[in-house]
Amino acid sequence: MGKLIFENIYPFNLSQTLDCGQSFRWVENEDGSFTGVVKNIVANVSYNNGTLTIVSDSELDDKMWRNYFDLDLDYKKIKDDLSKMHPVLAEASAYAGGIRILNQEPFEALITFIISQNNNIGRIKGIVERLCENFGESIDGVHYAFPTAERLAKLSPDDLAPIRAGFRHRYIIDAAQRVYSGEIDLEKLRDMDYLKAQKELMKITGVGVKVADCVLLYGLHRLESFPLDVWMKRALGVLFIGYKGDEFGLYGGIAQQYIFHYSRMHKELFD
DNA sequence: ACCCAGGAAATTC
DNA sequence: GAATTTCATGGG
Repeated sequence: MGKLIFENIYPFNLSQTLDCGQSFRWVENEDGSFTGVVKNIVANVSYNNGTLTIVSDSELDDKMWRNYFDLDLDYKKIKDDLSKMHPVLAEASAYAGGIRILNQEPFEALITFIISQNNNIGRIKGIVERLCENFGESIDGVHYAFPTAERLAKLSPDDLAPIRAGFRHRYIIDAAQRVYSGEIDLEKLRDMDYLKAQKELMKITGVGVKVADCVLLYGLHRLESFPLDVWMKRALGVLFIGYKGDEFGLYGGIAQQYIFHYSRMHKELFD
């Protein structure tokens, strides 16, 4: 039985953070709180007037959750700095500025963003859920932990049929095998030269530049990463003409999330 | 029926 | 080597 209370957390917005396409395992409840699984813990998270509350039947590690929601980084300062770079970024920051870049498990980020390719967010969530139900450890009979690399490494692509991820099955197995064998050490990527880390991830079949960037941003907290997906290419083409995505500096990944969320919520800009 | 989705591999030119 | 096609699956 655990409960954590973090006070005076600004800027912060729970639905922006948990439902902006960086994590695929949080479900919103009717009262506006979210329930999800991190590692082997089922938690319910709510946010009101600067106070972030996390409750669980399991014991909660203060440091781990503070890190998960990136509470020790000064987002107000970063937001102000980014806003000065470009008028549209100022607009996107004002709109989506409650987003935090989560510190997800690296292996989970790797697999979920392999699944994300040529796919839509609604369907990604379904596939990830079935992956956990079929191959993750049961926590309370309803919620499941994300499968380990070991478990997935011992499967064949056809064993993944129940999750209905199609051509991505063999990519998932390849990724799990390279991680489980130790050929790729995800933790090492935290402070490796960025391009080198990207190249390392791209040894995996099914991981190109974009998926590698997402793994580095959402799984290894490389905040300089700026993943270019279809939405971002549209946004750069229409809202940031002439920009390539590498001009937002050390916190480009945060800028990217602001722009991604802002763009997805303003589809009419791209008609 | 057609088009698209937080792309990347396989094939072709 | 650069450009195009194909790859499962499901929703609109």
